[in-house]
Amino acid sequence: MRAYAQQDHGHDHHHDGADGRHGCGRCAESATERAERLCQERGLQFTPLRRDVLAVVAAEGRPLGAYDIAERMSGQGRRVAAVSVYRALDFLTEQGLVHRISSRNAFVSCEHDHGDGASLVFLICRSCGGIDEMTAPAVESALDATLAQAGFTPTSRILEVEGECGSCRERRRREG
Amino acid sequence: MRAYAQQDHGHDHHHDGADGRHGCGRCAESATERAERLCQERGLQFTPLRRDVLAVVAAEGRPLGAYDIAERMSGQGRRVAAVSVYRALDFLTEQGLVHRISSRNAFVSCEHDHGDGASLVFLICRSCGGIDEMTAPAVESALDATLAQAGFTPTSRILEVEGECGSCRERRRREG
DNA sequence: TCGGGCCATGTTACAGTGTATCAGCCGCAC
DNA sequence: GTGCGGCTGATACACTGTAACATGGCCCGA
Repeated sequence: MRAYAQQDHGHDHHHDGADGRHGCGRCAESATERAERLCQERGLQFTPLRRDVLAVVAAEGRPLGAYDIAERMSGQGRRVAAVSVYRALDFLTEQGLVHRISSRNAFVSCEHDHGDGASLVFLICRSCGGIDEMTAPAVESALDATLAQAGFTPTSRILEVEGECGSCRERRRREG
Repeated sequence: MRAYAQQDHGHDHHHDGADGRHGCGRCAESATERAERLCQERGLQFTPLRRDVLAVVAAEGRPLGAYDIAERMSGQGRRVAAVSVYRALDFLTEQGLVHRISSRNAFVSCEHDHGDGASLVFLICRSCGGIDEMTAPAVESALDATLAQAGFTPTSRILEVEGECGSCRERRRREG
């Protein structure tokens, strides 16, 4: 996974070990840095809570539930309630820093600098649990044409595909 | 809504009153008849519970939650637990008689005789709560091409669009 | 400086969604 | 009859999400 991301995010690694995803400090770091800059530009507060939630999600590289996030952030005297996580996620989602995966009730960090209106396609691998997002202009225009013909005015689009990613397919083929 | 359904379901009516959807006996009837036939063909049991769940969903014409369905089926001495509804919905979903709307955690009856592999687009109106499903071959082929390029093997696709349907848009324009 | 408004967060409670598990029933094949 | 598998009932529980209220910090105008 991620090997086929249309827009790579700087360092070339794959999160597709047999164990699923691993925490990646570099992903988390670049994500928070980008978010910090973006919030500053927009005059919004990038609070520690929001930063930490984003860092956890970004480090994971696969969809995480709000309660999982809360759990990861808690410990060592700190207790983060799921409500707080939800609020932070609301904020991050509004700012396009995090995306919600409806089919999983989970969240992933957005690693693309796509425009506001862009509709994304999420590719979720059933085998490794990894996820990738990509823009697909051809799909988008075809969909827009279909909607226009139907007289429907869209405000948001959800496009999630489940299946098997290239890496897993390859591995399965090799291993039998 | 439904005015633009690509494949009509027999009688020409719209479920878009100002009050949202109404129960439609004819929708329910045709849906259960079709389901009965289909189950017979496939050698599956179309039990009373499954029939009733389908009838409730079909009569509604908009996404219904499992607990809503259970509530509607209960009363007058009969009590249907949500678990039973879920099981029936699992069955109906597997048979393609009902679709799950991920973004709403709700279910709608399928009124089309589309093939097994067809991927559907769901149009959900924020104003009237109505929903329509349509096949969109152009979208599908564009998506397939994109996935193939990414090396991703899809097993299921979710395509849900929120917005305003033609009827609501027209009404809003008229009423100011 | 004081007060008020706004925002972010904490806290509790609760509503809504979904699954695991066990038990009973029924039809059917052996 | 006996066993088996599929369907349903029932309870309990896990997971997901929101409402409501309280607190503390910050800025801003009086």
